[in-house]
Amino acid sequence: MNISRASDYAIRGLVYMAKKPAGTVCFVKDIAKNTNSPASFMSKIFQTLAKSGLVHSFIGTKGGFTFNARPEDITIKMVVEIIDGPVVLNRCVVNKSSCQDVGNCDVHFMWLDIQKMLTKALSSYSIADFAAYKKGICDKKMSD
Amino acid sequence: MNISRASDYAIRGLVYMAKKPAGTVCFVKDIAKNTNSPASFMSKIFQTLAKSGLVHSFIGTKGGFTFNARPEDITIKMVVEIIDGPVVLNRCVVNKSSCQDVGNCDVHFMWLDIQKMLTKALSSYSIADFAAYKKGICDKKMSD
DNA sequence: AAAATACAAGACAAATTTTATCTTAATTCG
DNA sequence: CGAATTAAGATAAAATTTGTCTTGTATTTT
Repeated sequence: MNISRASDYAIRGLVYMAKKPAGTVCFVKDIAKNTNSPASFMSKIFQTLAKSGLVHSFIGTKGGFTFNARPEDITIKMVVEIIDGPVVLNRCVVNKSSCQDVGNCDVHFMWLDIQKMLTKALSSYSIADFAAYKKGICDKKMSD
Repeated sequence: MNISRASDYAIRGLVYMAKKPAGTVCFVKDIAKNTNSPASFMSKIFQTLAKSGLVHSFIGTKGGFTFNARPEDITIKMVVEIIDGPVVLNRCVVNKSSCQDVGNCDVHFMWLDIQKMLTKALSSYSIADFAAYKKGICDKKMSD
């Protein structure tokens, strides 16, 4: 019951980028170094992020990655789902009606409900929030 | 980002038990058959549940498992944590203050907050809820 | 007492997923 | 051209999950 290391790296990488002036082109090498992650792995991860359209990649000597969306529009849920795949708490709850025997399955609707709460939580924070946050400085109201 | 098959089996097994009259002693063999799970695996799972004190085990000819707590007092979070271990969304959020560099870490407090919402969701349902639920019959108000 | 039944415990193993690494391209800049 | 950087995909090591199997222990029945 956790996000993968890859998602953690992805978020840390995006947060690192979000702290730079908008439009800054970042090298994977730098992103990796500043997030304590293996460069080759981070490279793979950013490839996936680029393919999803979240960031833009530039090949070549002055290449690198930039945001393709505003950091405040990129939710944690989006990143996690791009890297780890859809958030599905239990195999019987792929989406609203994919359980083999919905209506007969004891646990389907409960998991669906719990899953909704989780995705809501994951959607409540953006990369910008993560980038801006320092204890006591963040204006975001944390849940009680 | 999901619970393990083992936790799914555990919950289904407990829900099966919860539908029987209180105090009924159940065999792993029956529990497994009625939840479409491998008996030997379910046996392992119930061993763990017994060790945790959630259920009571009896050895011998008339042996089996009974609840050691009321199904309405057993939350989904309890079961998941017994089987899968503590719910920790990200490695830097083991508990309130275990991140290596809290205060310096960009993501610690955000994940802590998201994790709180998840554990709250997991605590909002009990085995009794799962056992009682049928679409439209459950009196539990689902989240919107 | 012996036999049958059911859980306990732990070793073992197969399958899957995660976490990478490496190599070979393709592209861009100077 | 040559250096720098990402793209893509094959490969592989490590960890986790998902089981199985065997042996032992306790209980009940005969």
